[in-house]
Amino acid sequence: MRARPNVPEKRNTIIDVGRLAGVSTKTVSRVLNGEPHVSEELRKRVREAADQLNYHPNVMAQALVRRRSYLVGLVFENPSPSYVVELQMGVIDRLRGSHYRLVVLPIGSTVEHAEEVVGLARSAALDGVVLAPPVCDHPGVLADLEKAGIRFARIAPTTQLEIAPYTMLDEVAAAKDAARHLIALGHRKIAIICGDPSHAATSARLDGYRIAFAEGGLDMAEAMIEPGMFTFDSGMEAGRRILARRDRPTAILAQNDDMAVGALMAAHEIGLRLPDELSVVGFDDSEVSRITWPPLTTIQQPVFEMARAAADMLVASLEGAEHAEREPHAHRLIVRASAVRPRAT
Amino acid sequence: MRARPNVPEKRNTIIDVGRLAGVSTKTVSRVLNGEPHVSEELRKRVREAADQLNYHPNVMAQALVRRRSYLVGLVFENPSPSYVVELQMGVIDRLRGSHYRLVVLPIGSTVEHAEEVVGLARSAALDGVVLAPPVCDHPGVLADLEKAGIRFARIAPTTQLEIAPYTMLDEVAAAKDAARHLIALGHRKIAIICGDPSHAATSARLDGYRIAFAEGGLDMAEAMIEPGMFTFDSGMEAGRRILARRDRPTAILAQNDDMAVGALMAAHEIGLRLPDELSVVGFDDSEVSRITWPPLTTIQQPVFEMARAAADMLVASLEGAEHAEREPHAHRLIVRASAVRPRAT
DNA sequence: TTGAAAGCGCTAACAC
DNA sequence: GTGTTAGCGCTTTCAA
Repeated sequence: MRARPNVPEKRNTIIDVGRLAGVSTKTVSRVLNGEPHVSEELRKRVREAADQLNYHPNVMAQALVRRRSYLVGLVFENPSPSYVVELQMGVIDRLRGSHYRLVVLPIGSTVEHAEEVVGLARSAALDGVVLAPPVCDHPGVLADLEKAGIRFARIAPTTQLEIAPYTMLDEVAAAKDAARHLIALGHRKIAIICGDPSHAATSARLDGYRIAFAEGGLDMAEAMIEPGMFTFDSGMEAGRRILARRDRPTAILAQNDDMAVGALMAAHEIGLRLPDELSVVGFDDSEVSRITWPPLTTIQQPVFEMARAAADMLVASLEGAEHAEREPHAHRLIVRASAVRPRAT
Repeated sequence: MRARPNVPEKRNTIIDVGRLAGVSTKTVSRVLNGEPHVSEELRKRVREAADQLNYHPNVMAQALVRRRSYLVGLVFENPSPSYVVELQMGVIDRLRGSHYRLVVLPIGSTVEHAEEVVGLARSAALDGVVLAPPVCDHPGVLADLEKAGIRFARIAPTTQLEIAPYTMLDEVAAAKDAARHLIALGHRKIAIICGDPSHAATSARLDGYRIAFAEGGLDMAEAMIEPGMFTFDSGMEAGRRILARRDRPTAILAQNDDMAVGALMAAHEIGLRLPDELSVVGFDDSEVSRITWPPLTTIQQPVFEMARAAADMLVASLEGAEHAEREPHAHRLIVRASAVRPRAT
């Protein structure tokens, strides 16, 4: 194609509108920004002139003088597509109708390392960022953001809970509910698949399991805990290891849905009849949990709502408006078909 | 929290750098933008001064005077999270390292209707947009973008192929390959689950199936074609209808993976042994295709690569650089476990 | 090779 | 109520 640099045609400016309406630029500005102290008469003239000239304010000029870009970033590192999309949709839902736009900053794509987040936020002139787990707990990122004076709100952080607004989720209680469900069904031999050990959620969820096990008089043997990385593949491998044991457990607790689905796959591979021969409970209520066979019993995290709430806090903070410093969100056990009573032995 | 509007601390400007280095602002600008005609001596002094002051150019000021926002939008409407994330990652992969940032514009969230895309693009001061299917075929959107002088590149469009750069995918050939695979396995009674009838891909894929059926001497009976909407739920319902027929087909061709997985679910529900009693072939090679049971035989669309290529074309166009006007991308049949020879009857 | 001065399009002070 | 003026921080003539 012919090389033609991007030179948009001349757009009408506030001066053109002012000239057509026979008023000063400041008056135009006042009308367009809905400020008071303008007569109805002029208001109308300005509006008509703007319409007639198909006038649209130059956002860049506004940004320069207001010292705001109206750009908000979303920083995430999660490999699960449905989680990512939920996050984004939550933030966007809050932003729509406002002047703010969402810039996505996936760690590992846009930025190689979490440390670069701040540099990128500054060079992209972001007004603020929403941090999803686990970046929301990265001490270096938090310190740099503070130092650079970039506002942020966090989704379910677990550390430094005094520095910025955030949404809360009781991971321990949620994991406890997942484990309790299996125990209540009658399971006594339950294996666990852990998530990425560098994520705070991993140990929190393990704590929740531990409490439920203790309540139920079960022993949480080290040998029954398999490592994983929150990915489908890691879950499948952990599942294979678990199912290869001599005394196969009757149930598996996976720390997220992707790994739970991996465990299901491992069970299918060896021809187990599901859910009768193996119960599985996940965590996240992600998109995949509905579509696997059997459909996954799991814990619903209100990801959309938390993302929305975090965006709301961030915007309020940017606008200088009153806002909550922290906002609790409730989890919920979603019972589907993947967990049933153990077969009578 | 106390209401504190966003007033970032004073940042150093190009003037400060010039003062410290003892040169004019223009010289600083030249050095920082890598322009020629500056002595090494001054170059060095300016660089040091900039470092010392921790200077970062004000993107908004640059944007104003260059008449560029360095913001690129991605418009999509697809309900499948893995597809959406693939798209985004492809675009971001091209954008990283450049000045450009990605603003996400999901139709149905950011904008209610496709018609609003242009207004949003303008009010967000986007330099250009990448259009994913099916918006890339929306005549109103295309016309408005052209009129507004907003550059765009498209991913696998099917109409108005002369107006802007795009990546191509031969949907007909891809669908043909999917159908051929089932026929080669020996299937003679094959049901079809169609996608959203308003998407161009739906009829293109049906055409591909039809060609393969004709080649194989099979009759593509109207009665064997079930409507769907590209969603899991629609696929499951179509699957239920298909499996309830008196002469149950031995295989199902679904026009995307989400629907294929829905069909699998319908089969599981009635206790069919898979894949022996029912073969299923999807389309997309989306994330879910790997994790279902049985893993899905499907057609791989190079979504990431196409998104990347479209972003590349758009950026090249914005920069006035030479670029391809269209770029073909190859599909590929991914053989997994969901399609096997029909049971001997 | 370097710099002075004039904007980019808008809003904020401050007169009127 | 309304207009005048001076910037925001940068790039761009154009002259030196």
